[in-house]
Amino acid sequence: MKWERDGREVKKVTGFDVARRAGVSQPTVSRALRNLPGTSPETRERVLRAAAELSYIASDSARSLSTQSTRRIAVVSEELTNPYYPELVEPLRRRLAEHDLRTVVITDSEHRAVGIDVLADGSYDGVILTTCERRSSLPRDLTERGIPHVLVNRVLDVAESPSCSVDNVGGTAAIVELVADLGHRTVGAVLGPVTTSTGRERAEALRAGLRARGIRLRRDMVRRTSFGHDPGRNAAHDLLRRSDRPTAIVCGNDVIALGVLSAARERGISVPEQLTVVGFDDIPMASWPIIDLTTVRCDLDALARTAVELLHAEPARPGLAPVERRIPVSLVLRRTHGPAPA
Amino acid sequence: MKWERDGREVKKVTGFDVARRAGVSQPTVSRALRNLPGTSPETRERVLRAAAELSYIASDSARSLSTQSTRRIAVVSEELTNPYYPELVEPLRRRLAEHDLRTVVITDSEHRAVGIDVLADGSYDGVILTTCERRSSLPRDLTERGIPHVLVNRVLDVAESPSCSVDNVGGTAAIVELVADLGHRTVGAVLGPVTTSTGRERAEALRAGLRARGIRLRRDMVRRTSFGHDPGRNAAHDLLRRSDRPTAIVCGNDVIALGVLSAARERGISVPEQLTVVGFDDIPMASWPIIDLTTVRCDLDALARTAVELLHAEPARPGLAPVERRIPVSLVLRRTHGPAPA
DNA sequence: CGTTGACAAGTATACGTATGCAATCGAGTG
DNA sequence: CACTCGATTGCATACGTATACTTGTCAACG
Repeated sequence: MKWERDGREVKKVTGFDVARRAGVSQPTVSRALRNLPGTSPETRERVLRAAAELSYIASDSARSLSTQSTRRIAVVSEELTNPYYPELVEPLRRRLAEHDLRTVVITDSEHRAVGIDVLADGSYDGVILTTCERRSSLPRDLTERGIPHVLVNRVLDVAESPSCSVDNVGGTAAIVELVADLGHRTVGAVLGPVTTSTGRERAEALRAGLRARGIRLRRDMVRRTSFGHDPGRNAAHDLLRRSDRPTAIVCGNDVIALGVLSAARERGISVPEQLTVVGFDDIPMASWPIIDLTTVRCDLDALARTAVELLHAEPARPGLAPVERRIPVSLVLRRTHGPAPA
Repeated sequence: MKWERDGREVKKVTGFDVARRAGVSQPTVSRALRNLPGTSPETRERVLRAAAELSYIASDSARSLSTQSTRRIAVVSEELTNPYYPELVEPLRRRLAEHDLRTVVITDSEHRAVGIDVLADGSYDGVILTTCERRSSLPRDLTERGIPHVLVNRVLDVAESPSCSVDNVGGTAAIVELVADLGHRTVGAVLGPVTTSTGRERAEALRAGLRARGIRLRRDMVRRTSFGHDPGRNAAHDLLRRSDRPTAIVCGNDVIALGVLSAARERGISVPEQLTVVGFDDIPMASWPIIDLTTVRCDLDALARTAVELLHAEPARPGLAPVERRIPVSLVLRRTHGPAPA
């Protein structure tokens, strides 16, 4: 897949070409272009001009090979079509850029399995995992290879790597309080996958919270699905079909909640009069007037800042528990919640 | 940012380490691991075992430097938070994977300007541009450097590089027909930025189409905004505030349309009874029952397939017009359109 | 038994940049 | 004037993989 131009193949301009043109040596070019000391102003000037004339761009492979560092961080997100993740990528990119690190997004929604071989071939100085499952071996592999990494928004069953995630327990507690205070007694839930810490933590906090308020969360009122609109919608139909249908449905995240709203709409169940729906994440969409979803917000910029901070911190030591930060959340009251119907 | 383990820095395993362990030379390791001819089955076996025992992963920088190729394609998308783009990335990734090419997403929503230096430092064998503006110099720069690339979903003012995009003219024509047939005579529009080909093509096709049907598109009934919910919403408020407000609003894309729907909701204007709204792109959200947006669909997989095809095709020759493919579209009738109110 | 050839595996080197070290030059100093 | 020191620049080499070329081995064949 080499392209040609004017019939001849375009040859890459190297530091030697620049050196020849400027009448200096290649190392001098290297030093001049990076403003290292030990180059006279005139020489630097000549080099800069030659480099500009030749449109020289230093080979990243060669530099990486030589310096053993790439100044590049991989952000792994296997669910890029879930609006939450692009929203998370941007602040991460901004924060990384502040440290002069380039961001590269790696995704694979198909097999949901970006391999260690892709991440540990020396292409990246660090890895940020945003969609890691509870028992993923990726963090351990990265640790063994000495590659700096952080889990964002997810944690492992056996904490092994630094992580920062949202306060799922606190957020869910706020939801429970809201739902209980509104008088709901028949509560349903469409929660995220058991394989994810987000799905699991929110589920457990919900069960525990409701129990503490004397509300039973019946097993058959709970559905677990993947984090998507259609799965949420299907699950909600299951719950809303029944005669003793719930008056409130707590959702694993906002996208699921949107699916629940869709199901309610299809069944002619009005929200919030007949059904309360609460999400989690506060994706931008949730605040749109056509949606106006009551949900839990987390400051993604704080999450990103912490993640980048941890990436630079000391790595996990065998034996020592790794750093595990939690970002606080807050309930956002909009218009999908209301008092339980009589 | 080098991590340590057990107090000692982790040293990278190289092909020489594997060679020593297997009792062969480094080139033999290289050949064995890639199944090249010229290695006996027993030797290959020994090498594979040694490599596995050491968890060897070949350095990508070194390989790239040596082979002058990376098997990696950069997908540049400067508006990843616009749901259309993640949706486009996935089929691209899948198609590229079929050619044994790895996909890397480059984004920069902040300055909307991924530079040539990032793309032409030898890190990528090719570039797919999805958010290129009409006068961007990136395509020309890439051409001059002999880097294979394709514009997807966008074209340049002066076609310079291969591109494939959706049939904006045909799609808009279908919208015009629908709106006209429904009897709308006071038509408004919230269109995309003039700096994008999508924004411009759809705008021109709309003007021309309406004129052909004898419908005037008044200048003060048209707003141009960036492709986002809030801009769309603000613009729609402008249009809907007036006493002679439009009975139909044609939108630059779906996200803008959602903003228009939000504005209508806020003003208590019911859709589709009092207002018809039509989008463009058919993002997944558009088909959700809570939205149910009438819009124009494009087969993203076809778009992606064509893009990857063009990436492998002959590059643009100076003087010759580059390939410019169009993917057909189809109108999707949902529930945001209706007859013009009396 | 010598020759030839196929195959396996090692040797040498290219790829392009960064950097430790040596060399050169000029100025300042005793 | 010899000497020192600092500044500037070149030289040599490392980084890790791929590959052209060479060497060595063994079997087939005349």
